[in-house]
Amino acid sequence: MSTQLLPEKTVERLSQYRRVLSREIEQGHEHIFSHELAKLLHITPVQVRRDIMLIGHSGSLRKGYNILDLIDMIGEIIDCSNQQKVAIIGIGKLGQALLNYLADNKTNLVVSAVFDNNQEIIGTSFSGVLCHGIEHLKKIVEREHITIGILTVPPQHAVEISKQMVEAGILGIINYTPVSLQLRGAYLEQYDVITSLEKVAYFAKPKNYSMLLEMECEK
Amino acid sequence: MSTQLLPEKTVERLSQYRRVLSREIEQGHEHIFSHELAKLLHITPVQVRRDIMLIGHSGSLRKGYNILDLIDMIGEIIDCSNQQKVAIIGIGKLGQALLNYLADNKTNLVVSAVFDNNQEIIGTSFSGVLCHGIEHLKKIVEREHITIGILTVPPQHAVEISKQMVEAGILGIINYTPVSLQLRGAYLEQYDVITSLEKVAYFAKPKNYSMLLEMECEK
DNA sequence: ATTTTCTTGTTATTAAAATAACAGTTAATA
DNA sequence: TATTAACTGTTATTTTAATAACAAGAAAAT
Ligand SMILES: NC(=O)c1ccc[n+]([C@@H]2O[C@H](COP(=O)([O-])OP(=O)(O)OC[C@H]3O[C@@H](n4cnc5c(N)ncnc54)[C@H](O)[C@@H]3O)[C@@H](O)[C@H]2O)c1
Ligand SMILES: NC(=O)c1ccc[n+]([C@@H]2O[C@H](COP(=O)([O-])OP(=O)(O)OC[C@H]3O[C@@H](n4cnc5c(N)ncnc54)[C@H](O)[C@@H]3O)[C@@H](O)[C@H]2O)c1
Repeated sequence: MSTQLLPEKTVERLSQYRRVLSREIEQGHEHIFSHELAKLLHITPVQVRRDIMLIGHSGSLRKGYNILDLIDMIGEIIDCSNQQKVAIIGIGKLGQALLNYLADNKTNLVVSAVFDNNQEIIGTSFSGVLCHGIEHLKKIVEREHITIGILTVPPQHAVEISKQMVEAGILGIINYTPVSLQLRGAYLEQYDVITSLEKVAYFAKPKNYSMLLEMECEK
Repeated sequence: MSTQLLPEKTVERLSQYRRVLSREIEQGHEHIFSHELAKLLHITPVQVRRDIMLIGHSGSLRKGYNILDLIDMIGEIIDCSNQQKVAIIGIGKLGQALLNYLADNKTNLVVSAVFDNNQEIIGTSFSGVLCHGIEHLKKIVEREHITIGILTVPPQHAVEISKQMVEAGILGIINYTPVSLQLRGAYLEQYDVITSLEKVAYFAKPKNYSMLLEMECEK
């Protein structure tokens, strides 16, 4: 295992490599070339090889990469040996959709608790995961050794609840509320549909899109 | 209006500037300094000023930026004068959650149609938006001048439906299926929760997170 | 009036990411 | 056994994004 942090983008791609590699295994393939893996994700073979170099893995020269080995290696880097546990905080429309998706797609990250403050749903299960009252956050996060949190509460509660999450011992948070957070004590990732959509709107405008195409042609 | 494309990250931040600026207007503020705007998003004042410079807007030296002017300017850049229309394709759990969110938060991008292939829901409305059969995609996209599409169909249909979207005249697509797409003819943005979550898992690992903190201290 | 303070706008520098270039190696082929 | 073809692994270069540095101008203070 390396002593250096991997670039963000490399980590993102590793996650994608693993997903498509699992499918390759299911199809009975044992090895894969960098250009094959690249094609599956519409990126360049060089980028694949560089990423794999960065994680300190090697392929064999005429057979390519051993798929199972590579999956294991990525697993060690991203998920650790003992799989990390995830909680969803605020199990409304978005929280339920995400939970459902995560439950359907087996990953090494398992959602092992969800939290809400709505008395009517506390005690019930969503996709097989029990919903706890938000007041038990710390207790359960500690007991279950949950390290990752998905924040999907209404915006007005985002700041307060995110602090409680860190306080409870959560180490990484993905924030789906449209509220800009600043946390000390946990790694934070932010995502908002509207920002994404407006970015698409900008680059999809005919004038802008054609400029993009021109730039690609020049290369 | 500029003849040069803006950097991706700048466009993303413009979207966020606009959101928080709207809130400032509601609170009766007329002007804002770069350091105030920066604080609201937890970024640096320099980045704010640089972004605003790139869009060709100016503030006044002792009063800061006129908020309404800035909102208008960002609107022209991102949404164009005539607001762009959005369609959601595949109105299942995720599609509904997104639609609900977009309907609640008034933006210049308006969802004006949703599509599905499930007979039971075609003809019904979600958050006030009518669901059409997927076979009418092209007809309605053309008629309504829809330019942006949100793709939330099951993964196995992603490739085929995305082609139909481009064929129908959609110029920008945000793809929430975990399938890597390659399109010619439309700007494409990809987002997947699992990739995001695994990235968080990597950087939240105690050893990695402490390396991150160290790097920040050095600066 | 003159100085000081605070702010913007812009250029210069550094850092991160992607791409390109190419050396090196193995297996197949002649 | 030499030669070629087809890969990987690594370093160098370029591009993109973030940060720093600082000149210049308006208002406030003296
Ligand atoms: N970023 C995005 O892309 C995106 C997309 C859709 C929604 N959202 C945001 O995600 C959040 C959730 O959206 P939604 O549509 O699921 O809303 P929702 O109202 O359906 O769900 C919110 C849930 O949080 C619970 N809740 C409220 N206060 C709480 C508290 N203090 N502690 C714990 N739980 C609490 C509610 O009971 C509810 O179940 C909102 O902030 C919304 O703006 C973001
Ligand atoms: N990327 C992410 O972050 C993320 C998160 C959750 C789900 N997802 C993905 O988003 C997609 C939707 O997820 P979901 O949980 O809403 O699934 P879902 O099954 O609830 O919804 C899918 C919808 O698409 C409709 N559909 C099926 N085939 C269609 C076709 N050919 N044309 C039009 N509509 C069709 C279905 O009738 C259904 O309403 C899936 O691909 C899922 O993997 C992605």
